[in-house]
Amino acid sequence: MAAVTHAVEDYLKVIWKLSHRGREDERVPVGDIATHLRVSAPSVTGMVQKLQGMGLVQYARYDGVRLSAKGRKIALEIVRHHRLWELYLHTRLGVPLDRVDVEAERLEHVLSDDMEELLSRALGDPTHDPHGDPIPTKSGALGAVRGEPLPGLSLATPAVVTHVSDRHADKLRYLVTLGLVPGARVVLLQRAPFGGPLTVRVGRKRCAIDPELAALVRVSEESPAATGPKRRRAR
Amino acid sequence: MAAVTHAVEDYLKVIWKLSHRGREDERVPVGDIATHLRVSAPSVTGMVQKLQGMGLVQYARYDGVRLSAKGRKIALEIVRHHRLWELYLHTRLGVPLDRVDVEAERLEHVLSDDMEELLSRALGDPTHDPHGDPIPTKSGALGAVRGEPLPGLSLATPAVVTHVSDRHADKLRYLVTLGLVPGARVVLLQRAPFGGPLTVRVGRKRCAIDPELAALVRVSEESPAATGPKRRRAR
DNA sequence: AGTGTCCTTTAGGGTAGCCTAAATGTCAAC
DNA sequence: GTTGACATTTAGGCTACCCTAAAGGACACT
Repeated sequence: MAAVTHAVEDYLKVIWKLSHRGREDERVPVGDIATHLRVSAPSVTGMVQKLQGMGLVQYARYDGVRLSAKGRKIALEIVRHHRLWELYLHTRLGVPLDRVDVEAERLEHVLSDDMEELLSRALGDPTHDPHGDPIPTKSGALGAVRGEPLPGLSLATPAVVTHVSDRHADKLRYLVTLGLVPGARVVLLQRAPFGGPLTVRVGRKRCAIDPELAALVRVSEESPAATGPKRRRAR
Repeated sequence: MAAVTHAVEDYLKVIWKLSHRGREDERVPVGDIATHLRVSAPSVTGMVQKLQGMGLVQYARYDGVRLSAKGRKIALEIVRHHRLWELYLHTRLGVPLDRVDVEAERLEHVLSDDMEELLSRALGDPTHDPHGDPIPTKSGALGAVRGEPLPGLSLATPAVVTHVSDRHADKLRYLVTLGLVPGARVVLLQRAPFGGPLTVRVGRKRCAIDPELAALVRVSEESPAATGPKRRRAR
C-alpha cells in the first residue's frame, strides 16, 4: 500500500474539517477540498481516487468524499499533532495566538509517536489548544468546544473566554488585539439595537464589537480555573 | 531560480559536513555524498549539477563539490536549526541524547525565521547543542568544539565532558549508558598498556572503556559552569 | 602504453504531486 | 425535455527526486 505522505495527511485533515461544518458527518465536495488546499480541482480528483485506493476515503464520482474509519484515525492524529504543537508554541515559545496555526501547519507532519508522547506529557496532557479547540486523545476521542457564543451571553454576567475561532487569521488577529483570547475575563455590558455593536468589558478595558465578529468568540460562566487552557502571554 | 527544497537543504548540509572532516575545506567526492544521504551516485550527480545551476556549489566533473558562499550560508542555517532543535528536544522535552539527532533531522527543515528567533531566545541564545557541538550564529559564525579527546587527559585530573560525537548512534547510545555526556565530571584513573582500555571515573561510577571509543568524548579541565551546555536529564 | 579497478557520469525510467484545457455530468430554469 | 451554468472528471504535461544499467574517465601497476 502506498505511503501516507504529507500531502495525504493534508487531504485527510481538510476532509475531516470540512465534513464537520454542519452538525452531521457530511460528504465533502471535491471543489471545497480544492479551495481549502489551494489546489486545482483535477488534482483533488486524482488524489481522492488514490486515497480511495488506499482505503482511506469513500468516494463516488460527482458525489463527494467521506472518510473511512482508517482515514478518520489518521486525520485525528494529524489534528492532535497540530493542536499539541499550537499549545506548545504559544505557551512555551510565546508565539502569538494568530500565528501558531501556520507554524503548526508544518510541524504537524513532523512528530513521531515517541515525541508526541513526550510533547503531550510536557504540556500536562492537555485537552484543549490555545484557541480552545479540543485536542483529540491518542485513541481518537474528541472533546467538545466549550462555552457559548459571546453575543448570547446574559448582560452583566461575568464570564471567561473559552474559545476563539482560528478560521480567519485576520479576524483572529484583531480579536487578539482586543484581548479576546481564551482565559480572558469578560462581561457583556450592552447590546445595541438592530444588530448593532456589543459593548464588552475585556479584563479592565472596554470595547465595542460587531456581533458577527463577537460570534467567533465563545464564553462560559463557569469558574476560570476549570475552563480555559492555561496561558502565559497574551501577545 | 529554483526553490530551496528539503532535498536541497539535505545535500548542502551533508556537503558542508563532509568538507569539514579534515582540517581544510575540501572538495567532497560525489560518492561520499551518495553514501551519507543513502542515495545512488547518479542521483547525486544530477542534484549537484542542479545545485551548481542555482549557484550554491562549485562542481567539476570527476572532481568533487565545494560549497559557494551562498551554499554555505544555507547549510549553516540548517545546521543552526538542527542544533537548536536538538537542544530544545533534549532539555525541554527530555528526548534522550542518542535520539535527538533523528528527530531534529526532520524538524530542521521546518523552522521559520521568526520561530528560530523565539526558539533561540527561549533557550537563552545557546552556543552549543547537547552533544557539545557549536551552534552557528544567525550571521553564520561558527564556534569551536571545546575540549580535548578523553584519552589525552592527564591521569587523576578532574575534568568535565564537553563533547560527545553523534556520528555513530550505536556508540553514542553506549556512551550515554556510561554517563559520558556533556556536563559529566570525569577523572582518568588508569591507562592500560598497549592501547588497552582506559579506566575512568564518571560521576561516582567507574568504568573501563576502549580508547578508540573514548576518543569520541572530549573533556576540558576548565570549571564545569563555563563549559558544557546545561542539562536537565541524562536519558 | 595496456589493463583492471574504482569512481563517476550518461541514458532511460518511475513515482508523487501539481497544472491547464477540454470533455462530461448535474441540476435547475425555462 | 432542452438548455445553460456550474461542478467534476479525463487527458496530457510538468517538475522534483529517486532508481538501475551501461558507458566513460582516472589512476595505479605492470
